Amino acid sequence: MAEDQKKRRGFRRAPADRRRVELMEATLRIIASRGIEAASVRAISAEAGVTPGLIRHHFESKEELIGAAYAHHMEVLLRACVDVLEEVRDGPVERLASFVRRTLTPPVTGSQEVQLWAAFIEKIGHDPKMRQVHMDSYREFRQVLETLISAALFELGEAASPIRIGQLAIAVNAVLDGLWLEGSILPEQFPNDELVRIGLQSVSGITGVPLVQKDVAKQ
Amino acid sequence: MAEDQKKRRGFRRAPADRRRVELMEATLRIIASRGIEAASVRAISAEAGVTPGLIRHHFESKEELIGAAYAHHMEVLLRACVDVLEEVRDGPVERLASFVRRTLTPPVTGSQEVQLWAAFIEKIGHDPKMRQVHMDSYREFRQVLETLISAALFELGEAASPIRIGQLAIAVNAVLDGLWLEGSILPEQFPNDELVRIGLQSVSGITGVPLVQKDVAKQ
DNA sequence: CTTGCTATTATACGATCGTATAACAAAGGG
DNA sequence: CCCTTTGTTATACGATCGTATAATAGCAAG
Repeated sequence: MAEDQKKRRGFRRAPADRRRVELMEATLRIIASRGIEAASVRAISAEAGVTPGLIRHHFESKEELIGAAYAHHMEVLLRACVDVLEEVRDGPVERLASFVRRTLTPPVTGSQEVQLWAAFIEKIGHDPKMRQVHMDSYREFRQVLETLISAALFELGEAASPIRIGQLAIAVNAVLDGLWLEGSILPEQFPNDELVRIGLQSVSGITGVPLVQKDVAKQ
Repeated sequence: MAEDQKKRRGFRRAPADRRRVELMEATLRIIASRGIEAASVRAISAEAGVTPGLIRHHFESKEELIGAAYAHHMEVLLRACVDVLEEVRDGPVERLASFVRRTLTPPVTGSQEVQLWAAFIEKIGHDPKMRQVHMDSYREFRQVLETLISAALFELGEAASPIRIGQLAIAVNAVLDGLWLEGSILPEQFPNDELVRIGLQSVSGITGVPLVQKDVAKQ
């Protein structure tokens, strides 16, 4: 008969940077799939395939892990965005249109993305670090939009002042945020690529950059 | 010397409806001011001036209380919105403009409002009841917008099809959502009534309804 | 092969969570 | 004035939370 030997779980050592990323991404998966309330240190560590204690070895607190995961997520999102822009060989107008399309179609849209986003937004009201992460990522997104809009207007011979470019970027960012949100939460309300069509049409209306054929846009 | 008599706390009885509303509003205050994580049954009951057990006498679970609070909040918000519209004696175009202004200024904007909103949105991904509340309130808001936009376009002699009205309402709702969000989270980025100006300008661009003087809008 | 470092596991602790249950008391009707 | 009803308090329980601490073991260096 087997003696009741306590077998200690085997493991592999990983460099700190790698393990930190694994833990952050496990955190994101848990929040996205089961909500922020389910994101306990035990659930996260189980998702990452490690034991709970390891979290506090790599992060000072659960709060710091959440904040780091937020920053990591936004970084990945922005990187994907910039990479997409560099792929497009077309002119500035088509680049702006591509950006709109990419923003309003999966995998950028999706209920899990919204759940992640909402969970983080809820914290920025009472967590200065989360607020700072939000401000940084928001500013970077806006700068990308300003570049796109400025280039598109310049190509059309309607170059605008930096102040106006900034206003347009805010407005476009807002409409994209809102459409992304509604399209992600209630996708069944937007058959096919209606979301994209409304987005292109709205951005056209705001900036004056023609992104859709007008006869099609009217109906 | 006084014997250590355990004095039972005095209280007043309230009709069930009244008490339920008190508990829901206490819940909203807690979530808005301290976040969803702080909204424990103990914190909520303390805020409402009662003991924790009472919550489970009026609600089957904390989850049900949260859902009821969400529905109550959206109901109050929509009611305030409709009341505002009924006050305005101006024409359809000015009514639409008033609606935009009201949406993008306090007390509709505000970090606490965002915190409430984000806390609820985060739940609709894994809570069918919260999802239903969202769908209902979203639909009602959209219908109000459709009415406003339709009337404004009709007055301008540019009456549009119901399908197009629906698309416009979605787009306007999206841009208002996005601007409301950003203006509420980072109010310092929008001095004075710049948020309102961008909103009016964007809604004009989307719907074609002139809500701003063009010379002012350009700079 | 041995040694040292530290990433990782194992275990435990106190706090707080949502919930269950029973005693108490406020309010209205006989 | 008593009695019934039920809104309300008081208390307790088990589960789970984030965190602290010590033991273990992977892995590179010597």
